[in-house]
Amino acid sequence: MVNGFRILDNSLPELPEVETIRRQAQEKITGKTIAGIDVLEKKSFIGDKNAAVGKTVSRLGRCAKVLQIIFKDGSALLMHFKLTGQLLWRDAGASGECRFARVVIRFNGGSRLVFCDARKFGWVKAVPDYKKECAAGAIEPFRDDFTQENFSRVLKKSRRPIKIILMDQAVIGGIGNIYANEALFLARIDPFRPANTLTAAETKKLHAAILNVLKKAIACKGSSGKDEWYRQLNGLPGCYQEHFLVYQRGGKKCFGCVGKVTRKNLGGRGTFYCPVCQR
DNA sequence: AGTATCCTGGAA
DNA sequence: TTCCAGGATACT
Repeated sequence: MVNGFRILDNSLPELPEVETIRRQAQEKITGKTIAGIDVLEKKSFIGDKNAAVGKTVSRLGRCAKVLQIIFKDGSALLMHFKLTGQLLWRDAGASGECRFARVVIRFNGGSRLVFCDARKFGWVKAVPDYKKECAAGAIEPFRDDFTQENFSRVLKKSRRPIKIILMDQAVIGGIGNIYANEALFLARIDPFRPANTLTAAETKKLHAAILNVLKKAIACKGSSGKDEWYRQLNGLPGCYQEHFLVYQRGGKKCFGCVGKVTRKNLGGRGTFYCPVCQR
């Protein structure tokens, strides 16, 4: 235990973290040309790295938790950070990569992006068309399709626990364990409730809570818990962990009532909620 | 719908 | 030295 946190509760790059990296990387590499890609860990790179060499970066995109480095011809390098992935910037001449460097993307002039990943679950992937790589069918916060109507519709279709639905990337893109827990607390909804039992008022409240918590986390440049791996492009942590209401607060007092935050397992994931005020 | 799998740092 | 956590995927 460190300051009451179980060290093993990793927080992971979700929509706000990937969005932060996207914005920061876009500032650095728009207009730059790829000089070469060094694959230090074979498992971490999918596709033909040479396809990206010589290409010029048009912009950076994001689909759910996948970062897209998009070239002028529509081809792209995609990245998924999974549990322990990081993307770090190195100016020309800066020495040292990072402890778990797996892929180094070098740009003309000598600067580079270093993809680091202790657990090797994440990946960098070269694709011919970035548009084809974004999962079709899932709605996503901050996109036009994330309406209350669509949100309500997908919840009504399933009896699975609401938290499982929030984290199911085939249904809703970008939400992981941190923000599912936090949004459900803000909406005062029990994570174990079957999704199709939410009332219209609860659905509306949860829809707003999701957008609210994601917006605040982006403003904080993401969440970096005591134990965890997410870092901004410059290596610094985000600050949203300072605002966690239930996540990693098992055993502590609920901020909303006299109850205590409980930790239970749901779908193999640590689930934090207050059984007193989340119904 | 539930469970094994990948992988490894660090808590126990 | 052992064992756990976790996103996404592949199975059963």
